[in-house]
Amino acid sequence: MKLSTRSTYGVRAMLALALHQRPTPFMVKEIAEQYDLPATYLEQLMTLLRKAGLVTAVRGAHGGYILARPAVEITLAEIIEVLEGPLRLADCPAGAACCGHPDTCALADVWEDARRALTNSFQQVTLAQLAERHANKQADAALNYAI
Amino acid sequence: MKLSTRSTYGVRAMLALALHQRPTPFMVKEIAEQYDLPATYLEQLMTLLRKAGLVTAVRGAHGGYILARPAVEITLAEIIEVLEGPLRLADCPAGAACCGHPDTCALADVWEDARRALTNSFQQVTLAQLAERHANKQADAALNYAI
DNA sequence: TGAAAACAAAGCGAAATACTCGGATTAATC
DNA sequence: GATTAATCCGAGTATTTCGCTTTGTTTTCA
Repeated sequence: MKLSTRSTYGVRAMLALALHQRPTPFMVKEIAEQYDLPATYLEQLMTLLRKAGLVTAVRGAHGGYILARPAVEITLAEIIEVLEGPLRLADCPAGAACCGHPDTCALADVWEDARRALTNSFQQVTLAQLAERHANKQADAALNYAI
Repeated sequence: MKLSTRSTYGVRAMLALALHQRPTPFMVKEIAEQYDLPATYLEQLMTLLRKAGLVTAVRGAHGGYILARPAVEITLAEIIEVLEGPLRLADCPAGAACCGHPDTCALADVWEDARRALTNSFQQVTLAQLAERHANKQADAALNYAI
């Protein structure tokens, strides 16, 4: 019951892109080094994110990736669903003897509620918010260090 | 990002116990048959639930399991945490270069929020509620069938 | 005493996860 | 144009986790 590394790597990489202020694309190798992620693996993930329309690739020399949309318009839910698949927590065994009939299965509602709660939690966080929080925390840390 | 079968089997078995009205213990083999679960595997899970204090075992012939507490006092969150482990969705790589320092990691908050949302969702459902919903749905289904 | 149940620990095959590798494509630069 | 630097793509692989079985022990009722 953990998110796979795909999701967490992906989110971190997307955060990296959001924090990367320059207009030039950010290349996988750089992201991987700065955020300590396996480069070739991250490459795969970036391709998935591109196919999902979350990032845009710039091919060839001096290429890399940029966010396909403003960071304000990208939620963690999107990123995670692309890399993790739908967040269904359990499939009620349709036709199996879970409780005779799918429509009498009280559990289906429970799993659905949980899915909604989880999805909602991730939908409320945009990349922009995350980047801001990150910046704030870093500033705080620097301040404490100075004292 | 699914719950393991352990959790779902466990929840179903616990629901079985809640629905099992007779005062005699309900044995694993019966539960397994009625709810179509692998018997020997379920045996393991029941042992875990017992160690966690959710069920009481009656050993020897004519033994089996009964709920250790009234169904109204057992939440799905308890059952799931026993069988699934804590619902932490990701561990922020402490010390690793996630974002320099753990305390500057904005992501930790996100994962923690998600965990809370999920846990809360499961905490709100007791076995008693589940049993009631189940009974209602069954009654509805029977009614529709009669019509 | 024998049968029936929970208990315990180990083992095991299949599937998923987390990668790596080799080469093909694309594009900027010399 | 050649070179180089990047993404793209498909296949391959090692490791872990999952789901379940097996074997045997202990407990208790009849």
